[in-house]
Amino acid sequence: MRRRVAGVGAGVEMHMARRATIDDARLLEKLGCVFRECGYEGASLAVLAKAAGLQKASLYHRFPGGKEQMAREVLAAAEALIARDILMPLKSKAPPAERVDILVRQLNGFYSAGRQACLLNMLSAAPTQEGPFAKEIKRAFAAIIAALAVALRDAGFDARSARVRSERAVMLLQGSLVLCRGMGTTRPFRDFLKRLPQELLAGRA
Amino acid sequence: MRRRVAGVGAGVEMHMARRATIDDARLLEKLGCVFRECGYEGASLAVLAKAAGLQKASLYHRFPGGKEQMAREVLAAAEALIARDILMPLKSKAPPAERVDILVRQLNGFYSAGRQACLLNMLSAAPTQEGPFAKEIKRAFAAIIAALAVALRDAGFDARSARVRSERAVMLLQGSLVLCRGMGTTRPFRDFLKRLPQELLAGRA
DNA sequence: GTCTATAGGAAGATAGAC
DNA sequence: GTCTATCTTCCTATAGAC
Repeated sequence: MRRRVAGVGAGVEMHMARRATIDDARLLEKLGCVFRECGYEGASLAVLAKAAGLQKASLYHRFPGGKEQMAREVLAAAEALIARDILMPLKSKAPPAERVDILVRQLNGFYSAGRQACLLNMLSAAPTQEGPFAKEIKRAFAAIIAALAVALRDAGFDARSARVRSERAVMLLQGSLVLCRGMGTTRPFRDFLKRLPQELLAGRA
Repeated sequence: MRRRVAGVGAGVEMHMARRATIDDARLLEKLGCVFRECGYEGASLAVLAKAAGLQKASLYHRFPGGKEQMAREVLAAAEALIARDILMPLKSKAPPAERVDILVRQLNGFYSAGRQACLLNMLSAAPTQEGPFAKEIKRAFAAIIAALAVALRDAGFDARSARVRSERAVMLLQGSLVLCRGMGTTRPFRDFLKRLPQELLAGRA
């Protein structure tokens, strides 16, 4: 449907690209929800289109590469969001305890208090199958672990302890989300968040 | 193809049910591998049939309920295996440290040293979608956590600590497997197993 | 940029011979 | 019990009007 802007001379907007009914950021967010809920195989074009409020053909117009491109861009957007809201605070100059508090808040929002699964888990394929996103997923995990380790080194841990602790924290995060899905409750994630500061910083030098 | 047994009178075996080319246990194991690798949606009948060494129609003969029945029976078999090889040892009369050692060995075999994902994770659906196996998965998680807690109570922990620790161990297990898939290495799982005895028993009363 | 309509193929599932 | 052949439905993807 063609839209007209009141007061604007007819014909002017016809030479401009028509406005999308949903902007890219919002679209990627809607698609991301589907991929996080259903995984890559489970996310059919029909479901994706319904979530976006668009027809399948409209999705193909905006993602000529089809479902794979959608997932790829969703993943890239998630990486950017993680970099800004999680990695950057972790590597800031603030006191480590404060960085961890920020981390807790950001994680809580990022995973909707345990109601949303992790994209990295849902888009992972078996190593033997070498999924289309293996490189991005590996990079994202490595970046999170590295940023956490930076904060822990700043908190006084040696390089090895910092790395072990940050890996363990990521395991607990992922495991808590798996448990939330499996048990049908957000409690494991909430408990994880409550204990995370202790888990990271207790016993520091 | 009809098989003849040398030395047996012709016609005798014709009245008996023809032998399956793959017995139920082996079949469920093959199908289980596919579900663990690909998840429920990703496990197509074509892939399942190829893994089983059968045609699709043969699978339907043995699982009239189709793919859902296959996954359900695979899950039930896994539950039985867990009960026998993991829960029972955890609830035995042996010293807690010894039970944990057995646990480590069994987990290592069960997950092929980190090469195989967890069926409970791969068959989980979002709580909002109420997947077909929600009840079984929840029950399996609860059973593992409860059995671990029994061993920890016997090790001297109070009920609450035992529960917290056992839940955390399951989170670490699941998280390590997620990380293995995501990073394309079995190291997180192997590290998890190495640290598991400490993780469970350190600081006991 | 979005839509309706449809092509082309893979998916789950069944029929019937052997 | 297993097979080949087939059915139907769903899925990914494209064509073309507006």
